[in-house]
Amino acid sequence: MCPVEQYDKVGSHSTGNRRRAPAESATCSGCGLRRVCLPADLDVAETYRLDPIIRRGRPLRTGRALFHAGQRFEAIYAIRSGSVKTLALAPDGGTTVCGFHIPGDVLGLEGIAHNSYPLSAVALEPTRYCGIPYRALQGLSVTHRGLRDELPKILSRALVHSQDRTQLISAKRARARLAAFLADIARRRQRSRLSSMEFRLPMMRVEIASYLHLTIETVSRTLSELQEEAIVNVRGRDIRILDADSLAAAARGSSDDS
Amino acid sequence: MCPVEQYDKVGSHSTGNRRRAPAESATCSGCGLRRVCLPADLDVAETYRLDPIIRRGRPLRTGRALFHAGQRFEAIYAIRSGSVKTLALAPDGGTTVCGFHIPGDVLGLEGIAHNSYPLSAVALEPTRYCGIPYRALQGLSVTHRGLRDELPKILSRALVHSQDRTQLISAKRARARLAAFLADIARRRQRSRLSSMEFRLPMMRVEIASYLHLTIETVSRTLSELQEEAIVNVRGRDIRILDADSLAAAARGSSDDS
DNA sequence: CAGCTCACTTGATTTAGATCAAGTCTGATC
DNA sequence: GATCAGACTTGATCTAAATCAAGTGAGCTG
Repeated sequence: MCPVEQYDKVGSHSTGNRRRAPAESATCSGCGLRRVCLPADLDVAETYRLDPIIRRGRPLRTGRALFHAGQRFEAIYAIRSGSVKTLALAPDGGTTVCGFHIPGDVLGLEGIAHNSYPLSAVALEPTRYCGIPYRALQGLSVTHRGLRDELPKILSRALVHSQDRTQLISAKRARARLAAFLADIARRRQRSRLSSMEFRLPMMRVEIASYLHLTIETVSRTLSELQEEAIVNVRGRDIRILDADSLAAAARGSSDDS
Repeated sequence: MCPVEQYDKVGSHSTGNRRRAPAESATCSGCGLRRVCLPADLDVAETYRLDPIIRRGRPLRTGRALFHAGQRFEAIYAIRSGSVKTLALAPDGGTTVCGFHIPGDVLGLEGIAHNSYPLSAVALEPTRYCGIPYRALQGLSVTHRGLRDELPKILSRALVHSQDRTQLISAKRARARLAAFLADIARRRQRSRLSSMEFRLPMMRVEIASYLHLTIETVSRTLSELQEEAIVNVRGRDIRILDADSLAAAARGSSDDS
């Protein structure tokens, strides 16, 4: 049985339209996520050079950390299956969810700046990942042009994504924030070849609330509202997008739902 | 007359404590911002290599763009004096202020990802800058280890800063957001050797409001509130920090103002 | 220097979301 | 399959900030 499919399952009320996750592989060159992950723009020869330095850890269990805030920076990480949240320590001692990461995403890039991770990364479900030691990656960059150009690109992409997230949170209305959140998940799942119209959220309401800077009650109520409007079908963590256009419209903040 | 000092002046009610901006220079190696700008961690020899590729444009007039969203990406920019805001086009056609940038800051890094700038950068006051053509920078990276390692660091720092900004906006109370905003400006000005306890804001209230996702009225009222509590002195755009500890406490969201 | 514009401030009212308070449902364990 | 804990939902108030509505004041132009 394919472990990815397991994490990707939806409730019994759901029908059809399911897509299989790309096959995993012990090598980048054979990995289905190759085109969205670290080696996105590398040619075959360079992808082969990447393989030997990659460390594929055993699956991370739910709640376990890929790395902790403050820990010494040594590697960046790519998600192969499952999902991860990143957490920042709030000034009052609590934690805030800074991001959710799915297969193909690269994590830990913030560590490059100060040689330690400013965030913690915690698995939301059993999660497979690749560790890429940073020193070794720098080493390969000396001789390999493609790799040298790739790292700034990955970082720049992460920067754009971080700014997009700020825009997402900046949406005044809770409705627009939730809609944008769901649309973003769908888009990223599609990019990573996971089912995008129907999926199971790996995170709890309280984590969504933290991420969107809302309360858990508002998240719950707003999801119910989007369901009443027949834009999505919500049943616990199982989401089905019924009307992608209206969802996009809601994300833009327009109250119009044609 | 030193042009930097001109932009840095404060109203006539202010006294003492003023600091001179570091001297500008036609070269990185002679630039007072060397340690906070692109060549932060480079040694002298490598900084000399950087000099010939840098393009120092004529001062940008208020309201003029360093680059426009959508424009083809060719260079990253460093601010030498003055200040710049970055703008994103909101889905509804309006613009949102994404950031304020002061001397020593590096801009345009988001362009690396997709070969075009996703944001516009507009001068808030007469602003001097350095343009660093990206191709040329990549070229230098081939042979210069320090430069090769520097770009990912700069990008990672920008990523951390972007995430910090998200945290800043995430503060629920307007009071905490404004306090954090002022504290952040003071900190960055200090880093760039500009007066940090007393300064003139280069941006309008409406731009602060956009950046912090508040209304202009709330910004105005909250600044008045911080003034009533004798934490800062506000007179139009002139700011004097009277009690840095209370400001930091307010930024943390604590209502305690000891 | 008068008049004008536009940034900014201040006040009154409204409202979206937070908070407080019960619930219900689901999935794990025995 | 019964029990239980914790995730989730829903309802009733409360409140911080948005909105609506006048102001004031500083800087420019003629």
